[in-house]
Amino acid sequence: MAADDQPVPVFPKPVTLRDVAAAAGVSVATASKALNSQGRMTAETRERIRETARSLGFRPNSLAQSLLRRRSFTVGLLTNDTYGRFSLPLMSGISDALVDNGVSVFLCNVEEDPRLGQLHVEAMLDKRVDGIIATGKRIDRHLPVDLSDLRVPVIYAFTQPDPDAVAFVSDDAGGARLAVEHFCGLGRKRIAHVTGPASFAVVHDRAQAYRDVLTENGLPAAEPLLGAWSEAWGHEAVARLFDGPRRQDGKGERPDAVFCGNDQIARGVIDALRERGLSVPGDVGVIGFDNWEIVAEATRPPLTSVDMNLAALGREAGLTLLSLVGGQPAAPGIRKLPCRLVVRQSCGHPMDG
Amino acid sequence: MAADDQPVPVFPKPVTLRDVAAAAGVSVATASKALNSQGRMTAETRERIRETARSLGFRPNSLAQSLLRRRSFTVGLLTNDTYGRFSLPLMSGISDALVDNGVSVFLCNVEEDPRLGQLHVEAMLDKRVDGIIATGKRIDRHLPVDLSDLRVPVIYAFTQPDPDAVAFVSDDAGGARLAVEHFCGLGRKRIAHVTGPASFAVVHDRAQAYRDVLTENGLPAAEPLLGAWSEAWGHEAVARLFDGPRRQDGKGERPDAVFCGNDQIARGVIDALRERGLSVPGDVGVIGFDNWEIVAEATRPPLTSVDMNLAALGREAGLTLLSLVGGQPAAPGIRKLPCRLVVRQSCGHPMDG
DNA sequence: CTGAAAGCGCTTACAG
DNA sequence: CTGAAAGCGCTTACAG
Repeated sequence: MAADDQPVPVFPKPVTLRDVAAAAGVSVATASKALNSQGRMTAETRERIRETARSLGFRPNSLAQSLLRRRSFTVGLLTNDTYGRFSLPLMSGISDALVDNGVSVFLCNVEEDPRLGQLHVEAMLDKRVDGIIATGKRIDRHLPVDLSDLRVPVIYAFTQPDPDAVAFVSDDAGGARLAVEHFCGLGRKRIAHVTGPASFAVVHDRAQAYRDVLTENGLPAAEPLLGAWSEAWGHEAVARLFDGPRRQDGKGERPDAVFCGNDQIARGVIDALRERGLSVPGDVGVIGFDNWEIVAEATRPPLTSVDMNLAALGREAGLTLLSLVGGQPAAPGIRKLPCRLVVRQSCGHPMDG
Repeated sequence: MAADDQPVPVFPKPVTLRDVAAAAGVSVATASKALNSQGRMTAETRERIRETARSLGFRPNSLAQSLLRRRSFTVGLLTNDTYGRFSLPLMSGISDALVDNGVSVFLCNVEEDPRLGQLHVEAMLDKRVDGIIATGKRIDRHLPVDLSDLRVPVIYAFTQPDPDAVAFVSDDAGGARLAVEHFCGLGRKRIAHVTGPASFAVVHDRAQAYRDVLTENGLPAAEPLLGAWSEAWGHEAVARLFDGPRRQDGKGERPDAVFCGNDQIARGVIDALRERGLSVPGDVGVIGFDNWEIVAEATRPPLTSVDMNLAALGREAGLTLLSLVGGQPAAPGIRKLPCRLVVRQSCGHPMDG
């Protein structure tokens, strides 16, 4: 009993099918069939084998099974945004979809490093993943990896896809519509748009939707104010919008609503408005984007915000990958999934103007 | 050439060692040895085999290798905090450590669901992970899974460990010392502590360190103010500390420093102070905890904060797991890793008081 | 210096 | 109704 004297924990060898077969007094083949509900044998034999498997704590070695089946029930998840709040709900949705179907997920953070990306992709392929999902932190940037012509299906979610790939992204223009139409429905007339830098594609998509909705409603569209994705920019934008001299042509009136490109900008806008003695939502309604709960719920008042439904998007991506792995074809192209507006208290009730 | 007519992309079969051997005109065994620098053969043969492997794009099937080696170069990462900002740097550190050593990571979110946890652990074990790392969002709560008596080594990081396990956590008391000593060094005399709810172990650890440091410095320690981990609580705490009637015994003086239990509380404190016309750091110095950059950098002024070095902690955990997997024993117990103070502008320079 | 054999743990035709 | 054989893709003693 030397093993019992060891100071280090000793890890027991896993029990194999051979062990089960021996204990049950049958061949390995029969044992396998009994456990997999394959082949024909008396119900008693089958049950006896199962019982001994259970009592021995037998769990089949997935490695061996995968080798045979050419299917590892494993998927690779590539991201360049381990820290970000976008990839998190996304990845959570992806995992959910996959886990529910018994597949495990290799998480790989490739950052912005092509070599790291290459390394991870090769490792995943070597481990015979059934497929790969590429995610990112913005939909207009490519991951630093080449995922074309892989031996396995690939899906893109919230990142710039290869041509002819299947991809899922949020419908940012639709999300912007939701926000601006909400303001219109409430009777707001002078709706400003304060958003991020021009280098982001979504900035233009949303700005266009903003203009479209205002036009459709016969309202004047001011030029969107582009800046950083920060609270500080929210402050500065308010200074520009509210501190300038009043114009005389009637168009220079102060906004009664601000649609912000993200929740941090909105936070800055709300704080700056309060510092000027302007009431939200009384004087000015504010809507954010991203629905970053920890921010949206801490603003005073709590912030109405556009939610990109990232978890649902991830779930859809996961499910589609699975069907691809299963041999079902999927039409290539970019599918845009709808956003939703989460209404809190920063827009108030319909106005009687 | 029917395959070329298919509408669905056709995934080429991976090339096997057998293919390489055939192409090079040697046996599979020889091919294997050539590629693994094993056995003896002429340098030319070896190079020729390697060259044909390269030209065929051969990559060994890890599944087969793992089956043989009883080592999958794969590790399971358990968490109940996919959304949180604590597990992210942690996981990033863990991944880094592992990836650098060629091991891939299965990410499993078990949430608070014991059944989900059980499921994930079994799936990982079936896939023959070499080891498991359990992480969480607070160090005084157990994951909803039983990780004792597994067939593989287990490491705990930033979560409540099983007895006799090896675990890594942040040294919260040490972090609190850093903060309070920083205030003392700056000459602050009346240092308050506004923190989270009593249900968190770290609240008491840090509060005790706070008292200890003040005592060591001959300064009065006020009772720590316990509340929620929120901005709103920061506001309320400032109201309690600064709006009450002045006491006459000299002990009722307003604080000149506030050490906060997290960055959100600190944000609330700073905002509330500004609203009262009090200057930070002029009148009151403020230190936060967590060093959540997106918050710490957005406060006005930017917030000095205690960083738990979570990425480093994760890295340490990953490395230790690897050495455990490699057969090196590791002493069981909880290892506390030091925090560091990230100085920004919310404490100012030494006072001349 | 190179190859045939056995085996990792399992499954699946194929015999009996 | 059950078992022997072949094989998934690889590696490692062991012969020659």
